[in-house]
Amino acid sequence: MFNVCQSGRPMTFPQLLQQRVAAALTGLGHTLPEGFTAAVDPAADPRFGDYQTNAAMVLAKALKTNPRALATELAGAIDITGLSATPTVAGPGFINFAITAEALQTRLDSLLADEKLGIAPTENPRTIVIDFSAPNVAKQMHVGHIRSTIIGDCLARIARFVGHRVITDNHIGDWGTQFGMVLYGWKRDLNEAALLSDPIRELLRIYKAVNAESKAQEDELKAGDRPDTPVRDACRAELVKLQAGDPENLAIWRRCVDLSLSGLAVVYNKLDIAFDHYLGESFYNDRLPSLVAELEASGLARESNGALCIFMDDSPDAAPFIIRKRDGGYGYATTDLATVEHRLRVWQATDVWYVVGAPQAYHFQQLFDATRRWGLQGRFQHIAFGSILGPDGAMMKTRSGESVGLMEVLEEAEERALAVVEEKNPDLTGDEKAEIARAVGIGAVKYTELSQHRLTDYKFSWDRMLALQGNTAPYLQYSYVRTRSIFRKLDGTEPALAGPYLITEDQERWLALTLSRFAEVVPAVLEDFRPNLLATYLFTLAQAFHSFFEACPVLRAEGQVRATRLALCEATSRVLKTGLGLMGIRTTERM
RNA sequence: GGCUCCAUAGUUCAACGGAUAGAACGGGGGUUUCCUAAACUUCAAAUCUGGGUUCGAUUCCCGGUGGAGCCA
Repeated sequence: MFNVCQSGRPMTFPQLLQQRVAAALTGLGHTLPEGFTAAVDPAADPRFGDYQTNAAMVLAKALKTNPRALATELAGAIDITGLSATPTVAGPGFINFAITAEALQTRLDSLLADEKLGIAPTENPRTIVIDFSAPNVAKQMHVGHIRSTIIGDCLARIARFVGHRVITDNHIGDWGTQFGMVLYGWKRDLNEAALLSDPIRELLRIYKAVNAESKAQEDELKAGDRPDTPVRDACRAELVKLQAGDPENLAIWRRCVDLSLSGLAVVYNKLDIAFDHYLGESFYNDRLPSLVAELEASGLARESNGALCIFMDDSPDAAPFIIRKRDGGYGYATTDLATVEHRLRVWQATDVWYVVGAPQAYHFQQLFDATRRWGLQGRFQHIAFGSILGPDGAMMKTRSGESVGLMEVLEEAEERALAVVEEKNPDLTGDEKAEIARAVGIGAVKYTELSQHRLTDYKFSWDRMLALQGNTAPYLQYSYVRTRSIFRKLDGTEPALAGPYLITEDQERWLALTLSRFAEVVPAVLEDFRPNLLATYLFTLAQAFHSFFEACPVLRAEGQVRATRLALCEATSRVLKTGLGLMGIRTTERM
């Protein structure tokens, strides 16, 4: 009945409708303008119908005819057999479609038979390296890292789900200038006992102490109260020794990295996030001198004010990409070039996605420009996101230490969730409560990030980050729990799923339609890297389910009505679990 | 100084150039002998400002105002 795609799955309702609208236009003898597609979208308001097209209005403009008349003519010519009720024309020339109950019933059946829930694998599979999280060694992961980590993980899961080959790479900051300070502080006043009991905290203490001292001296220098900055100079000296391969400094550095990685593992474990690779900055050290030499020899880079620079192709007056500093050192620019080279040549990536904050936009513009002119081919994406602001509305500064630790947020999230479980469901076992608290607490934090537009800046707030009411993960998780609860109550002898189905009630209809839209939404997330589309969709689905649940008794119904409602519950259950899973959020059977 | 991003109910967020701008929280009303009330239902409440393009602008363009960021 429905046209199918390559994988044998039925096309989505908008795809089918679009096909038929296009066929009708051709049948009417209209020559379509270049680039015209008969786009079909969900209707703005359910009162108008389920889907709408404004093709007649767009086309009427190009053909200089009356849109309303064209819409009427077109509506009459569309073959909607097995798909929609007779299309209606409304407003200036919208054509509205109402999917028939039969089509929804058939769709429900195919959804339940498909482990991918209607999502066709991409026809153009790519090899995508996703660069996200990227914390710095010897520093604490704070809330500022949360967006990259959670958004990156979600995009990786979705890209895999739709059939891309995905390589996740945590580009750890393990070779930055902060090591000068850490080394200096380590040698001067490391507390071994403290290092053993809480390594990250001790490293952070050293770093902060040295940083504060160095900064104070710099301020005094500026104010003319002091002729030199001995701490800063000593730190630089330590850094130079490290980079020159000094065995003692290398050993300390190695230990710092190892300690930090084990600290990070705890956080990632709590977050349920794993990486295929942890190739930090240091991995590329050996490549940097030859890379710079190549770029210089090829003429792409040239000297300017003692530094070796790549100037932007299209705007040569703009700030250049500095690949070797005046003092001979290498910065992020050089490391990033070596990194992208590795990803393209060794991993054979076709795409590289960088999930990094919006302030880095210019850096990536430079990086992509330089990479292309170097001759490396690939699709590069800076997937930017907005900043988490402090209470004053300005960005939180790591160095001043005012930002909140990520682990602290996750632990508080679990505690708050646990308190709610204790209150709502005291009879559960301790293990169950802990499992629920984890799913709900961590889920709430992830959902907060994923449910809003990634470019939005927001002020950090505990209550916002850890909210458990309203448009939050637990609302969705609770819908899932309700579906599972119904199936626990079946006696075990009756088949849970048995068509043919019969949809009659409004709430059933709306739920079935919403379920079918999962296949429309998931691929759309990757069009503009917008996880909030999936979050919004799942929230709509949960709302549809709760309304259905209140209005349509399942277990007290009989025959075909009961079978249909069970099928709707099962489909909701699977879509919610899968959809939440794509966001890295767990579900539990009870809560 | 140059460039980039942002501005929507009291608050926090949505809205491929489409119809009467949609939610959540908070506020007001209602729903529990019935599959988990972490739920449902209902009411009030918003596009910073001035132009432009368009049949149609929260969305695109230009100028203000206000906020954030990047670069030197």
